[in-house]
Amino acid sequence: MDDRGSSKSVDHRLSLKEMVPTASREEKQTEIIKAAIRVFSKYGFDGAKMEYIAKEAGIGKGTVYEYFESKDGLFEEILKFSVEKFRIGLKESMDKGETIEQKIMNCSSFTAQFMNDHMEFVHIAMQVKILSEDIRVHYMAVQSVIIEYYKEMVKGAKEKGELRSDLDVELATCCIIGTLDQFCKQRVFIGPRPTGEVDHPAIVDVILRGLR
Amino acid sequence: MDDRGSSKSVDHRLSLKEMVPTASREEKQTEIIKAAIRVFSKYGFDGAKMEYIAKEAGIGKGTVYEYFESKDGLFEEILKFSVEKFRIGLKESMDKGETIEQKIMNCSSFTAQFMNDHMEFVHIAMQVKILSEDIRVHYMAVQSVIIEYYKEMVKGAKEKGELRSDLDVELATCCIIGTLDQFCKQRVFIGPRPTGEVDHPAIVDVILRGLR
DNA sequence: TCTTCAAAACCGACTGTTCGGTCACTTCTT
DNA sequence: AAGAAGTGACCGAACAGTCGGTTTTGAAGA
Repeated sequence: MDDRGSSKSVDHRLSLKEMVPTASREEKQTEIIKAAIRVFSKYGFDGAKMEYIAKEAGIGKGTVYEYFESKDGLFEEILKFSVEKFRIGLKESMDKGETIEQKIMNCSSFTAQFMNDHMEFVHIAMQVKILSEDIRVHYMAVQSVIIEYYKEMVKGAKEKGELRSDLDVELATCCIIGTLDQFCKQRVFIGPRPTGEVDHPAIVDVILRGLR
Repeated sequence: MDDRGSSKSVDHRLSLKEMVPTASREEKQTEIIKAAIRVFSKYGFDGAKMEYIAKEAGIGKGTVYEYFESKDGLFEEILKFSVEKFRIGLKESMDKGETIEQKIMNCSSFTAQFMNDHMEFVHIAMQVKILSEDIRVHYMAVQSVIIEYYKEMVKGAKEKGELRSDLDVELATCCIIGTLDQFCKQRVFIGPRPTGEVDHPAIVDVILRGLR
């Protein structure tokens, strides 16, 4: 594999093979996580062999176990990693906007982008039965938090008079999340497309004005 | 595979058990399917051992193989079974209503009931990666058909003037399906409840009037 | 700068276990 | 009695996780 014939006199730290600047432990862990996300997404939880994950990360199988307890542990780590990334990104999207239109539009963009990148994994993650009680609780808690964000957003908009006062907050939340998710699903279903094409204002319009 | 070369005195063609799907045979098959749905729902595809399925159906493991080719085959059969049940039920729900309100409301009721009964299995079925190309194509085709039903419904309502004429049919469909699904998800998330509690008219109202 | 060397990182062949699927045998049905 | 239906012990492929051996690293000493 590596035919480093001229091993003499070369400063090893800068030489060929070491293209990556001596990955720190944390960097490597992240590297494995990213590789594992790709493999889990492609093969599903049970179909993803540790061997594949190792190969995808460009390391040996044993090495994966230097960084993660077990396959379950790795998966749980990834789940936390992804869910947290989504939560933070979504929160930012909401906070960035001024009006409710802007807020929902930002959510729409962010969700579309995230789903585009992680759809398969999201699907797999939804199979919560396979996970330990612990991680399931954590996962559901974050889900709750996200729903709560939306509820807060809707409540705020109601108070500002941007939304009608008789609106059921829970249902409104379902409508927003559901519409955004479903839109992403139908797009992924056809096959991922560049996010630029999406007409987010139109989506927001349907949500706000309704169908009638 | 077939050792018909022996040409013994017995006429095999009349003694093959697969030839006649007797009533009891079909009943038993359905029985196994129902048991398998419960087991798949509880353990996920890979977690569901054939042994469990057999036990759940009250038969021996070998007997399952009298009725189904393989685990994959059984799963595919179930998927077809369930998806078809959903498609037909949804179509009926739509056709039963007169106005668009009624139609959407029927869809809402039906979807809620179905999800309540089959949620876990639906989740598992969404992990389409694990399936053969064949069955995945079939599954996606039916999904498309369902989306098409909704589109037709929306188009019809637009023509009748029940929905605004500038409405994007695709987006409207996303909004309806997404909202209904999300609502079910959030309910399942909390834990299944009797379907009676659901305020379907309120859901329809949010979809039609929008949030503003 | 070069050498040394112990610890850390890495590796993949191996092990033990877990099921999907089979088949020789038993039980039921006609 | 004959054959159909049913059974579960058994087989082997697949794979998570281990472990003994190898390579890399970097600090200390020359």
